[in-house]
Amino acid sequence: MSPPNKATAKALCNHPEWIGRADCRQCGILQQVLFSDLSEDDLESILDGIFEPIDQYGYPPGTVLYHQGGQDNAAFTIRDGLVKLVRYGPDGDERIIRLLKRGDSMGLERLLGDSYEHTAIAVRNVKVCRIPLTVMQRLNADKPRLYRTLMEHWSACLFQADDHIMLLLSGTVRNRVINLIRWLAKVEATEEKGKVELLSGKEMASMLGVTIESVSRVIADLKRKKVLRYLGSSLYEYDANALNAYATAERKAS
Amino acid sequence: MSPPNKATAKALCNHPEWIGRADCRQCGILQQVLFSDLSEDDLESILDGIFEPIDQYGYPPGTVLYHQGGQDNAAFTIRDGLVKLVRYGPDGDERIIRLLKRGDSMGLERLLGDSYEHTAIAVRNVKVCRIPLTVMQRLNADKPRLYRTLMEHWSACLFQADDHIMLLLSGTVRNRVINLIRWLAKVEATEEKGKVELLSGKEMASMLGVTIESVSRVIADLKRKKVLRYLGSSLYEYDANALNAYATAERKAS
DNA sequence: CGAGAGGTTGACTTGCGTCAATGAACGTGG
DNA sequence: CCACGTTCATTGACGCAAGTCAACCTCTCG
Repeated sequence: MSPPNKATAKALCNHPEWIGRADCRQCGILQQVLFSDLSEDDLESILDGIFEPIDQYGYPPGTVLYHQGGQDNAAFTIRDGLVKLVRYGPDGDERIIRLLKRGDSMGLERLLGDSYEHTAIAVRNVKVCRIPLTVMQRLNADKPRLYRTLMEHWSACLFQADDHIMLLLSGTVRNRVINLIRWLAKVEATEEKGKVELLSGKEMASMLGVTIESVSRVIADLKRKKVLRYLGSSLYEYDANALNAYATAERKAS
Repeated sequence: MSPPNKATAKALCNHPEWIGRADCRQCGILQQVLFSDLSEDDLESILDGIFEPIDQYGYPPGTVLYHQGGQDNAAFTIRDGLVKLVRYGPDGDERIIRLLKRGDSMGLERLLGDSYEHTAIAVRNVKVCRIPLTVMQRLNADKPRLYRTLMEHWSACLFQADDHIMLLLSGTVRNRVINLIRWLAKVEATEEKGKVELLSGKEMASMLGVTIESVSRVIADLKRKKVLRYLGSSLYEYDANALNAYATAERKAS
């Protein structure tokens, strides 16, 4: 439970790091997550009674949280970071279906089916709460009100899927990339406005359904046009106005 | 309530046609729809107590069932036909986000938000049950079990959205069209196997994110290769084996 | 009969995928 | 500390799939 030093952290790379027992009563993002609709008393009485604990974990980028078809008996809430849900095509090529951010849930399909629908992989350093299915089921049985929050999470996923189709899978590569950047800029609660941390080329390509090279060319072009400025370690400073302008104006002279 | 003659039907074009009060106890597709998890007694007692009725309606192709942003206080279950959920891009171009079939629900987002997320338009002749929100809410409050079915509907939508991304918005136009045809063939409970009723070119194009011309060329080619045979009024006979073969084999000599 | 909508086809253009070479960043082992 | 391999980003040359533009056809409906 004591924080590991740097050497230890390195050794743990690609292994889950247990952070601590979750204290849902003190949860900083409680408003956004699964139990937001329960009163403090409800929560108290339930959390005291359960036998499977809700634990927090941290994972470095690239860690697989669960596999498509896997049967771990848990759903997850993201406390921090970014997680990609992927599927694999016939050739084994990875396709990013959804990108989840702080406050989103994943693995809820285990409440209904007997395995996960996607493979979940950490994109950044990620902190999650692992919620055993038994807890979910128990809560659902005792406090039907919780279902409303669950529905809201389903609906949010669906909404993102729709946006994905409209914004990230339509039009020219240029527009897709720009829309993705805008999405990332919106999602990331970076300290300062005007900065985004982009994904790897491969990841962006696999989100947008285009090639790595095409993405790279667009980014290079945006840099040349001073819409983006590279700050190091995939962090960029961006000109929001120019970005929005490009997103709407389809054609643009060099 | 008596069936209208042809002239009347014509006059009703683009207007809802009331079919009758729904008798949920006798519903032929009960297993698939929203109330499938309730016992007969539950259903009985609830349906007797409600003051807003569940009505059935029929609509001809092209009818708008509800508008994006609209606030009608109802959700719908599709008893027969095909409904497209669309959104409009900045240029007013229509994009099909989802295609709903018999047993699917639409408008469930009204349980959570204050307006519809899409515009719903009948693609074929459609029969729906209109379920007032008050009924849904009342049922949810009385019979929390119903929530499970609701979750299953959300999850099914999400699943379709994911498939949409993987199968209909990835790869060559050729593959997209073929995957769409296979989806339609699977969904349509046509009397005889081996026949599909395709959508209009515009509709297929707007589902697949490609141009009408491209779709037309692929279909023409499939006809030339005897994979499809036109039977009239957008009904086709298809060679399932050839279709599956083409779907996997990416490149094909002429 | 004419008007309009939707489908088909051809010629042309182009955006983007493919292939390949090069360079930058990083980790590993000698 | 440097040499090396690996992975990822960048850039150019090339070709093709698909978009664009336009003509023409069919079918329906008034």
